[in-house]
Amino acid sequence: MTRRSSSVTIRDVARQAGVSVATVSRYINRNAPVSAEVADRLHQVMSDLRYVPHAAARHLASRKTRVVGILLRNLHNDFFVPLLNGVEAVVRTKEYNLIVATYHANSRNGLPPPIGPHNTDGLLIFSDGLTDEDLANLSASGFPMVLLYRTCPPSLNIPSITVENVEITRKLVEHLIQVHGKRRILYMRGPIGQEDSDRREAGYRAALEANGIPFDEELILNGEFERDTAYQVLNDFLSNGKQVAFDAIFTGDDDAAVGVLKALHKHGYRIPEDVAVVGFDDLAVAPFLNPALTTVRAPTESVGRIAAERLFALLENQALSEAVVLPTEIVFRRSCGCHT
Amino acid sequence: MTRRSSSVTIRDVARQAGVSVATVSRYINRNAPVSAEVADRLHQVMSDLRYVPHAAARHLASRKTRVVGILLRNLHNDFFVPLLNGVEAVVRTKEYNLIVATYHANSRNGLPPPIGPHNTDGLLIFSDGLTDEDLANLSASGFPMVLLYRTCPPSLNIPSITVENVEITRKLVEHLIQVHGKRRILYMRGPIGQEDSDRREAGYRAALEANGIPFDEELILNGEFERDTAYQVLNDFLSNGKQVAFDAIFTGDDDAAVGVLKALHKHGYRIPEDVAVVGFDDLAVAPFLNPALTTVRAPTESVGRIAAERLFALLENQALSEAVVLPTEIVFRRSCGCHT
DNA sequence: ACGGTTACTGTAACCGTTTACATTAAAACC
DNA sequence: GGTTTTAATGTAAACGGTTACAGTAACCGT
Repeated sequence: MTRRSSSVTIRDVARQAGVSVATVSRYINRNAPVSAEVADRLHQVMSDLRYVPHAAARHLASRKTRVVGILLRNLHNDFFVPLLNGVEAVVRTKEYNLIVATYHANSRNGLPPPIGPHNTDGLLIFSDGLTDEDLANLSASGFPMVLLYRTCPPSLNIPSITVENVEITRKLVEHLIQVHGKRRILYMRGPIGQEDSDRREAGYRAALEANGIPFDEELILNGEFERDTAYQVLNDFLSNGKQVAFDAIFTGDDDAAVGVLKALHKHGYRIPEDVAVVGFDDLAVAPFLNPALTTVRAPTESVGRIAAERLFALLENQALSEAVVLPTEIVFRRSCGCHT
Repeated sequence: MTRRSSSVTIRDVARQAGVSVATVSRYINRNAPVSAEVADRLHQVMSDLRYVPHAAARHLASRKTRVVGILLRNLHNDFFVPLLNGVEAVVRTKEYNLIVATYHANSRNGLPPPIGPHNTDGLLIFSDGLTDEDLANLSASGFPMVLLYRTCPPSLNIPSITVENVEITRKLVEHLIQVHGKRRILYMRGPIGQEDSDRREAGYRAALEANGIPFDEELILNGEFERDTAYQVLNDFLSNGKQVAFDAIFTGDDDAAVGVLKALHKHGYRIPEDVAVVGFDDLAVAPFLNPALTTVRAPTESVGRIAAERLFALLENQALSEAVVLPTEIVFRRSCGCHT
C-alpha cells in the first residue's frame, strides 16, 4: 500500500527528540512522569514540527472521542442560542468538542441518529428522535446521556434537566383570568408529546378548571414551538371563516409568541386591548417586542450549562440520579395588559 | 494488554456472515461490488448485531473524518441561529457531522484552535481567532476552508462568503440624513478588525462625507456586535456627564440594536422622535421590536447554506476561486422615523 | 548494604477500520 | 477454444496513536 501522509506523526516527534513514541505520548497526555529535560526537548520539537495529535488515532487507541454531542429537534429558534452557549462554554473548558446535530421523530426514516456511542463520549438529548426504547438501549450499554426538557422514563436512570412548568403556567394563566378578566384563552402548544408542551397544557387546564372555565378543544393550536409555524397556524385560524372567539393567547414559548404577534398584527388586533398575549422562556428579545412580552423566565443558558456539567460528571463516572428541575418565574410586561 | 471492547466490530459481522472483513467494508462503503446474496446476508447480520461502524477507526484508516467544523467568535447572538441552521441543513444532507467551536483572538493564549485538520475535513471560519498567517499555513497544506463575512487575504485563495456592506450602509445612513434630517449619527460598531464592522463604518463615513457632515470620533462606540455589550456601552455613554449630542444611531447589527433600544428606553429617549435607530441583518425579530427596526436584510441563512455547499465542493476537489458577495436591501420600518 | 519503592523510558501489541494486492471463477471477446 | 476482462472475494499491511509490560537507575528506609 502506498499511503503517504503529509502530516507529522508522533513517530516523527519521537525520532527528532531522540525518545520513544511512548514517552511522547506520556508527555502529551501528562499521565506519567517525564524528565524535565525530555519535556523541554519535546515541547521544542513539537512546536518546531507543528505537531498536532491526530484525533481519530487517539480516539481509536484510547476509546474516547473527547467529543460530546447535542441532539436537537431543529435549529429554527432563537431559544437555542442561550442553550448552546451554556453547553459550549462548559465543553470548551473541558477541552472537548461539541457536535451539534438535528434529528426528530419525523426525520428518522429508519435512519439511526447521526451521533451516538460510535462518535461521541456522551449525548445531551433535546429531541424526540430518540424513543424511550432507544434510550433504554443506550442506557443499558452505559452510554452517558443527559436529557434536556424531558424527564427520564421511570424504568431508566438518566439524569435530566427540566424547568418548572405546571405551577408557573397555572399562575400565569390565572393572572390572565383573574387580573385581566380573560375567559377565552387560546393555547398555542408545542410539538405533540413534547413534555414542556404537555406540562404547560396541564397548567393551563388547571387554571381554567380552578376558575370554572370549561376547556375548549377549539382553543388549542399547535405551533410546534416555532416562530414560523405559529404564525402560519394562527394566521390560518384567524383567516378561517368560522370565527372562534378568544380574548387571550398563552403561547407555549417566546419564539412562537413572535409568530403569534405577527399574525395578530396582520389581522389588526390590538395587543393587549383586544387580545392579551403571554409567552414562555423570556428570550433576550422578549422585553423589546411590541408590546413587551409578559412571559415566564426560564433559565435556558443554565439548563445548557448544568446539563453539560452533569454530562461531564457522568463521563467521570460520578453517579447522578436525581432529576434537576430549575425554578421559573413570571415577568410581567405589557402584552398581558399590565404596565399600561 | 487487557482491552475488552463491548461493541461489535466489523470482524464480528464478517465471522457471523461467513465472509472477510474486506467484503463487509466494501458492502458498507458500497465502493466495490458485492454479490446480492452476500449483501442480503450482511444486511441481516448487521441489523441483528446492531453493528455501527466505529467512526474513529474509519477516520484513521480512510483519512477522512466526515466532520466539518464551524469556528465562531462566540455564541452570544441570535444571529447565529439562521447561520447555523443553514450550515447544519447542508451538513446533514451530506451525512457529515458538524462541530461547533468558539475561538477568538482574545481567547487564544497560545492555544491552537480546537478544530482543524486533526479532527475535521474542513472548516467554516467566522472568527478572528485565526490570523492571516494561520490561514496561510492551513491553506498551504491544502486544508479546505471557507471564510464567512471575511474576504480572503490577497495572496491566498480561500473562498469566502460575505454580504454587500458599504453601498447599502451608505444608502441607509443617507436615508437618515436626507429623509429624516439627522446630522449627529452615532455608529455602534462591532469588533475592531472585523470586516463587516469596518466596511459598515466605511459606508457610514461615505454617507457623512457625501452630505457634508464632519466625521466625529466621539460618535463611534464599540458594541462588539453583541446585545449586552452594546447595551452597556451605550448606557455608559448616556450616563456620562459630558453629554454628546446625537439624533440617530446606526447600529452595526440587529443584536446590538436590541441592546441599543434597551439603553435608550432606560434613559427615556423616544424612538424615533428623539433618536432614530437603524440596524443591520434583519433578524427574525426585527419587525417585532419596539419600535419595529429599520434594518438591512442580510441573507444569513443563505450565507450558512452557501458556505457549507462551497466547503463540500472543496471537499470534492472542485476548485473555487471567486468570492461570493450576497446582495442586501434596506427594510424600512418605524425605528428610523418612517411608517409613522 | 540490601530489599523496596519510585522515576523514567522503551518495546510492541492493539484499537477497528480501509485498501493495495492477490486470487479465483465466470463472462466476454475474437 | 483460448485469451482477456470483469466480478467477487480474501489476506494482511497500514492509519497514528495508547498503554500493558518490562527494565534500569536512582532513592529511601533501616
